[in-house]
Amino acid sequence: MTNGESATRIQVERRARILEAGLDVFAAEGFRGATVDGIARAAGLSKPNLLYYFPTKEAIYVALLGGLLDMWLDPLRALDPSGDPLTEMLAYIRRKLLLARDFPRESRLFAGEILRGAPEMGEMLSVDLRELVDARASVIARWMDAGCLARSDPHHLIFSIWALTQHYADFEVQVRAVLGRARDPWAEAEAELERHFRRVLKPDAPPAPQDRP
Amino acid sequence: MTNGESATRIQVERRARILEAGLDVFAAEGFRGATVDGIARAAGLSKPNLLYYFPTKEAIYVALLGGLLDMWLDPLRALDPSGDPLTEMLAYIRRKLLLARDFPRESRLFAGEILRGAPEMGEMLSVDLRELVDARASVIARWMDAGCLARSDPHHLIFSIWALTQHYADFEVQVRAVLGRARDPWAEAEAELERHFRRVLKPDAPPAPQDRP
DNA sequence: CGTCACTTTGACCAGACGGTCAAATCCAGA
DNA sequence: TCTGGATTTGACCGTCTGGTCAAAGTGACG
Repeated sequence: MTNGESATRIQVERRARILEAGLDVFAAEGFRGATVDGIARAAGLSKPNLLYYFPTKEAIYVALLGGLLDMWLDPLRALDPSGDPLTEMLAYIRRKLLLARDFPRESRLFAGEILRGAPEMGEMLSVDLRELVDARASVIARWMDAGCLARSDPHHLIFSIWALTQHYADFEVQVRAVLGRARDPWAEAEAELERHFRRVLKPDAPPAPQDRP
Repeated sequence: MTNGESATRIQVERRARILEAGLDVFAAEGFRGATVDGIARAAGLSKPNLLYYFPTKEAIYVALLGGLLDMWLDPLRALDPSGDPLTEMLAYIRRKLLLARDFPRESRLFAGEILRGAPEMGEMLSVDLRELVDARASVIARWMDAGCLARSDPHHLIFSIWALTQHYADFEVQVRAVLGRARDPWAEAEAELERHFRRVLKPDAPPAPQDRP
């Protein structure tokens, strides 16, 4: 198997294992708190061996972040401008919540990066993220203009969706501490968020002024 | 000035300076990222001198957290069970948002601690925090029963308030990246949050069935 | 002025950490 | 079986970090 230009089967497998381990450790300890030794141990490799696949600790971190933003924005990207507005929005909210539920490590890694001021992500945020959000915000604005959704600022509406969904992943300890052991945060969140956003999104005055003769 | 039992004027002043500096550094770099030297420099002291006032780095951190939770819960504590429900809730939301706006370092410090699983705060969360939230949640539940507020789960309603208000402080870089430089996140947030929660809180059916003869 | 508790500091230490390197091991293909 | 690149590793290095310590400085009060 002469290596034409890129990865050996082992390289592919090892890199994946390292990223998986890195996600675990970075999400739990943060960038500064994570140690190369710790990641290597979690990946079942020796430290020098890990450094054979990624030159630095930072390289692992940025590799993770790179793949992350895409995944994180997928639900928003999937918002269909030609669908039914309320259905589309509620589906987006649900997708986002399930993403946070099923990938809490990714959510926390992302949150940690932003909390620290996004030193490794600044560019992505103000370019890729902003473009996508602006595009979707204008779709939402159109829906509001058409009277299909209650009027509000689309950007802040999106923020509210992010804030609420990620809260359950990023602040899970707090949520659990408050709710106690008997309750199921995620199941409740799913129901409550739908109720919450139905209220927020439902247009208040039905846009039919002349059907009461 | 023989020291009867507690602090010298210098001790008071130095401890305060150290906590202030610690807040700065911990909020920006996280617990692991912060260095004793860094905090000492920010406080204008030498490292051993700082360690003369606080025995360890952790001691500074927990001292900060201790004072923090109280401050952080004040707006919720101030919720008046005998006030007008909608007014009280909107006032609470506004207080919480202004707190996040005026004390973003505190907000981020808190967020970082929770993100990491609240290793130094577990107790406080599941005791003090939980008690207060349970108490206020039952007040809110009573308001809902009386038809003064739309029905929903009070705990999750509180979560939604926390999530939305703190989002603007903790994820400020992201918010700014998306909104661009021309817009003022905090001013907009104030207006949007009021609109948002008016919708969420306003009871849907006015509880007066017999005043249309 | 002398005392004594309070305060400050330079020098130092042990451990942890990110990263390097040369040597060893593995393994697919000839 | 031999070969050469891919892979793995133990030993090592310089730096950083949390924390210690003995000694020096400071100032209020007798």
